[in-house]
Amino acid sequence: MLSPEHRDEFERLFPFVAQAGADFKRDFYAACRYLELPADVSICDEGQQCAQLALLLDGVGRVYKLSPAGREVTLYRIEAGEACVLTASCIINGASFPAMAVTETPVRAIVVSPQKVRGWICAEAQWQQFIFGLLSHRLASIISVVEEVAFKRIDVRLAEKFARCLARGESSLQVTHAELAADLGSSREVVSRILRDFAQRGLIETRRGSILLADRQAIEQLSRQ
Amino acid sequence: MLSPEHRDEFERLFPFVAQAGADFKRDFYAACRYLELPADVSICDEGQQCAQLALLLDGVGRVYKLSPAGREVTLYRIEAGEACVLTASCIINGASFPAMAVTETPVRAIVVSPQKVRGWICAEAQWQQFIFGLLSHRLASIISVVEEVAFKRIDVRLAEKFARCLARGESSLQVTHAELAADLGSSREVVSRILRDFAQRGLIETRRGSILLADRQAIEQLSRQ
DNA sequence: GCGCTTGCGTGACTTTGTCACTGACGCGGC
DNA sequence: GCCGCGTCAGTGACAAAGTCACGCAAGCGC
Repeated sequence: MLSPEHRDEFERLFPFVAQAGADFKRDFYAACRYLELPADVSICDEGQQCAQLALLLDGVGRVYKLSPAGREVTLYRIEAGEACVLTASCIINGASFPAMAVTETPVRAIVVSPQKVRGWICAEAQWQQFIFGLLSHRLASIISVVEEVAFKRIDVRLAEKFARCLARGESSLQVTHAELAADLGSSREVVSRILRDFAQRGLIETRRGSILLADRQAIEQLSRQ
Repeated sequence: MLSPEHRDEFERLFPFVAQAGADFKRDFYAACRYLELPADVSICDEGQQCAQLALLLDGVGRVYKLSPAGREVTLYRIEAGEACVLTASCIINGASFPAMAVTETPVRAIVVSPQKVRGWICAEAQWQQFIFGLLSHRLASIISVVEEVAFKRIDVRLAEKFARCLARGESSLQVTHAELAADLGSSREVVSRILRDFAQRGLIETRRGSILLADRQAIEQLSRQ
């Protein structure tokens, strides 16, 4: 059962509930739970069954693949107003989770049981639309991950990442080289070498655990290949 | 409107229609069309709107990404009893097709208009389930493509491909090195080098345009990394 | 200050991708 | 038969990326 404050916050981020009928709304709020998680905790591991579907109010989750050798690629991130599609997908076809999920920041979320997720898909048009949108958008986003990994050079992908930060108005980022490598599906040494290059060419300045984006022009140019 | 023979064939491959109500069945068969395509024709190009959803009766389609430099990775194949999810996904959220699709063999299919695809999702539980299954299975399959491309060595991926052929009882395959490269998202020269290696070690014999799988044991061992 | 952990730099080597060629095979036309 | 041409495959040289095995140093707790 959800408190009124959480309901308001939730409906701002997930308008589909407000648009649904009163019956569904009552049922929905009766069935879901509020949850808080600290940063850097595991949400779901490879091979597990999904215990619940989380709709994020706040914070960032990261879903990634882990290789036997210990390398990573992030498949996608989940932010406020989104839900983890892979969880939804697993719940729908009863499969086990094919990746890893962790919180990157503290996370506040509304969680729903697998039974309800499945039940509402059959019964509620708004919920159905919501889940469909989730699946089909994520499909497209993961295809672009394939494209990046298969075709693009790592320096360009790093520059793209920096350019996205600049576009959000951030002129530095608090990440280690190892975290960048895990994000791109590369290795720490390769990222370090490219960043040293960037720094020598004046694109960035590196600090322990953070990177200053110095030359906006050059970064954006490189990010366009 | 669909002929009775095609209906029977269709229902064997797509049982969800038979399980749906009589109204839907009538509507469905009235609305869909039978289609034949030769091998190696383009079905949909990057950026196009999807004109229809195809449910395959026979043959194989390939959906792949093409890089500006001309390299390819295949995202997935569609065979009898399946439909192209990306098409479904694009139709659902009105997006343009983010990849390329071609027929690899002659293809026979039943096609449905985008309007009907969308309409039935709201109205018909069986159709809904079918499309959901499509989306969520494909999501998982594309994630495994990311995994392969990001983590696995090309010799292992080639061996996996050969092992899958062996598992189907095929002891040779009719492909060029360039086709293998396009499939894996690599380049022809790399594939050629590795195949020369395989041949020297006795795993395969190479002919112009085909490959004989000679040492089953060794191929299967390598395919397990 | 001492020891630890974490983050980063480096050199040597392997694997993969790219470029620019070359040769070799197979088919149709003459 | 043999010529020409398109397709397929091999090669050497080099660039980019991944791996391995280090070493060093900045920050933290004690």
